[in-house]
Amino acid sequence: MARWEPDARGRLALAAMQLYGERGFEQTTVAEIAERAGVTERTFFRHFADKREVLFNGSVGLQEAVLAAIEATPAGVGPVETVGRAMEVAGSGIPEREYAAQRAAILTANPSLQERELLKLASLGAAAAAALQRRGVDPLAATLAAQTGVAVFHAAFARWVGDVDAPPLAVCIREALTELRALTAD
Amino acid sequence: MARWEPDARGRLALAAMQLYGERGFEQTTVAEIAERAGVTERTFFRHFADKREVLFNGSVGLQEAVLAAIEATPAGVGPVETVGRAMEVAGSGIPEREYAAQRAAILTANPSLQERELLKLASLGAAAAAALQRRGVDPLAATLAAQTGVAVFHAAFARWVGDVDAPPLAVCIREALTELRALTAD
DNA sequence: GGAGTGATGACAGGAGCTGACATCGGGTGC
DNA sequence: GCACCCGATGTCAGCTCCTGTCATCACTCC
Repeated sequence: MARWEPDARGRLALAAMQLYGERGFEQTTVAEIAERAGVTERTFFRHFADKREVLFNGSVGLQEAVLAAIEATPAGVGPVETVGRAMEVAGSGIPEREYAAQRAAILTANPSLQERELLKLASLGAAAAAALQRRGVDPLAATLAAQTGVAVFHAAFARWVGDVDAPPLAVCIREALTELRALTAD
Repeated sequence: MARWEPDARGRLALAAMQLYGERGFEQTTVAEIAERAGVTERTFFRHFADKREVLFNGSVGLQEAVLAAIEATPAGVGPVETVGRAMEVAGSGIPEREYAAQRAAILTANPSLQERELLKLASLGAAAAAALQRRGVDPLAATLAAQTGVAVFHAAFARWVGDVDAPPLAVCIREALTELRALTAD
């Protein structure tokens, strides 16, 4: 069996995306994903913690990018602006809009996947808040700024994915941030 | 009605809280909860959609309170302030701090429960955004204002639960909102 | 008193997920 | 070249969550 084919993880992720798209998330079993990828069901769980996690491969990279961008922001910039800029920078690294749209379609069709997405965003927010605190921002302000930044990113990302005529993601983020400033000034 | 044993739902919720607290969420099975409540496992799932939902009994009431408060806010108040006031009003209806603290301890020990909490908050935010739109606020602004309001509520709630010396919840919410305004003004 | 209603019990079963152990293939050291 | 080790995978057994289906039982209404 020339079988220890390389990149089992990649094949599993691809197979899962295809099947989730073809017949829906709940309607596809882990056994089917594994079969299409040419591995065992057990192997699926060695690469992904659960059936949902396969859709969140990029979350680690995004979080790293955001944290690095926060570190790289000059001191003296306010916390909200710092997080906003970090989101812009990290957002620039997500150019594959087609994949994002397909993934979003799967996500919006399933509450349990939205839960996982929210957890990832909350984790991103918590990490950003910690990074802010390391730069001297007090805890409450750091939490609020980070959460606000995540909310801005989320809203902008949704707009970018859902609207074919939307500007690049970084621009969407900047515009949402500007809008937020105007709103809180009331 | 005094059918057989009344209030199966209440007994299930109580038993679940006790067991989750005693031995942890993942370590307690639905069968054990049902046994302590004196019903069948099947009956548990007739009252709660899943094992986590039993900890989110109050979410419906909270959402209703927030929506009612938004409706009751005079026109002319800005969207962020509207949501902030609604959170204050709804927060006044959550006086049982001991229960909240016990529940929070269980929640923070388990990511899957945090996922559900985040979903509830997101649902609250979406509902608030819809209510705002019904009052003439444009969609992006409504989303941002609602999300921001939820973030403020979440941060304030965490402070209130975690800090014995914290002021009443409504005050925590007002203070967090004030802090946010100062932050976004940068 | 009989029919309807709503909650529950009893049973079967699928799917997600985990632990334990065997196996295979590819390096490593000699 | 060979023995050996190690990481990735296969195999198997099993638990738990959750659902569908049907019977039952108390209670209500006519």
